[in-house]
Amino acid sequence: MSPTSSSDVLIRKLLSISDVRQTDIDVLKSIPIQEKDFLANYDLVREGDRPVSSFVVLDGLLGSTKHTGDGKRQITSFFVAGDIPDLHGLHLSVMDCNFSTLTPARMGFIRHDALRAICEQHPRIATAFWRSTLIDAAIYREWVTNVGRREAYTRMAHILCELIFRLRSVGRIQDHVADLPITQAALGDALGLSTVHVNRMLQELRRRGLIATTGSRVHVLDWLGLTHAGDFDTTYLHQRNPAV
Amino acid sequence: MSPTSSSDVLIRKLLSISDVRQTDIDVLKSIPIQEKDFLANYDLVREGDRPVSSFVVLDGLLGSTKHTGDGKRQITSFFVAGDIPDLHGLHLSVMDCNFSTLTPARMGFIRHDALRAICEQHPRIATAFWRSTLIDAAIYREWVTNVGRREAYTRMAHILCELIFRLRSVGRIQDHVADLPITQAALGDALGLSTVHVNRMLQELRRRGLIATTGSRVHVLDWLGLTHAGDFDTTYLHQRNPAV
DNA sequence: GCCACGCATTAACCTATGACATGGGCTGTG
DNA sequence: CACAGCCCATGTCATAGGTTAATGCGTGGC
Repeated sequence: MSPTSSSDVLIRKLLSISDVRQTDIDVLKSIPIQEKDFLANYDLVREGDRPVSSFVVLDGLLGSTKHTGDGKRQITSFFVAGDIPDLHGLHLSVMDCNFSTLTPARMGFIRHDALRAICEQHPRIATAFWRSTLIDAAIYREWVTNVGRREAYTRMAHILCELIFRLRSVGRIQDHVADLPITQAALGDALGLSTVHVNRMLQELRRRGLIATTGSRVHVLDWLGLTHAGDFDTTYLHQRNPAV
Repeated sequence: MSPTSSSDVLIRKLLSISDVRQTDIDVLKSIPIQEKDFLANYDLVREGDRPVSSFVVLDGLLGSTKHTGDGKRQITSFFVAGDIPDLHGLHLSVMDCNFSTLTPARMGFIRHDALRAICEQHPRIATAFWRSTLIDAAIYREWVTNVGRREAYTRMAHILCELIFRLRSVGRIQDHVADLPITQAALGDALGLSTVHVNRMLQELRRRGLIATTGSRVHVLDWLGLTHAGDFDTTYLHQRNPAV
């Protein structure tokens, strides 16, 4: 269906963060992956679940979310094509967060027993997976900082930088234009802001000529300006082979 | 010096989160650990460093911290006795955060090459370490939620619950009293609040009879009330063997 | 072609929290 | 003892961001 197979998406991701060799790639290609499509706003996994498989994002945008006692939602991280959001489920039996689609999305499911078997026999792949979960953690750290200590405007710019950088590094951006059918409410849940204030901040970014939007397309007019506005430094993303 | 050796602190921690066996314990006991004391407010590791060893907290309180471009500090997580804060350094060569003592503290340093060798030869220990980093990530997720979507009062109560729960699970609490010589400024940096507001919220907690403080000692008067006030649920800490 | 619905936008108003300034109480030190 | 350095406490004022509600707009269903 898609021009690249689901293993290719996964392999491309692991290559971009880790040193996997040809033999590992062959192993990865042999993993059985079951593809499935979802609408936006669907909970793939819920807090308290004990899943028996993980999934790789093949297309679309996913969020790890949590809910407070009084029902407010916080998105704690985004996941784009190639990411394996709930890889931690492999070693943490009970889920402590939900994974919800933020846009229509396609996932590839991989059974935990298959993953465990591969990790046991191919330590380099195990390390690559471990490293993937460590990068997730680094992103969470950055988000704590973003939400805790940056002002709304900076926060908004920062999250856009992260999203765009990550989409670009998996080849999902053409000519500085990203297709991001994400609602302002979802952005608010990621930033700890109200939708109204998200709207205000987006307007400010447009007014200052950093971005333009047409429908769900976000056009970055001034990448350098956006990174400055967002206090954005890519270190925390731990991209190893950005050329891939 | 201390009644327990530095390996014991580490082993106790791994037992509390994972299934390590006697043979693993023997291996862990043989790891060379170099102990060292630090004053409060000392940076053990800085953003950009490429450390060659990790460390286990033997005593005191540590924080993983980040700084925004305009110099504000965010503490993204606490670490108590038994925790290995920068274990991720094993697979992420460049540090994306600092690790600073928040109280006087004692650390035990373990060289990365020693850790790597052990992980290769003892997959169950490797899994335990991986699991430890996954729990750190779960805590980061909770903190994003705490800072992003909870009000100052709830946030304050939540962080106290977490700290006290974690201290208790490593036996550092007697009779509901915790010795926490942490400044209100540091609490503010953890909560994304000003010190003034931290002070207000602590007073509110005292006024409502949930806690009492004498000097650096925090006395929990009403644990259940505090967990309710803090919207606190222990799931995200993934404690496996709480009895240990 | 009309309606319903979800989403973006705007405006008016309100409040939780920040900023700043001050005083007071420890603790270590010369 | 006097002094300096911290840290906690308190009051006042300022504001970033929340809340609510109304409007409009595009899209898909019928």
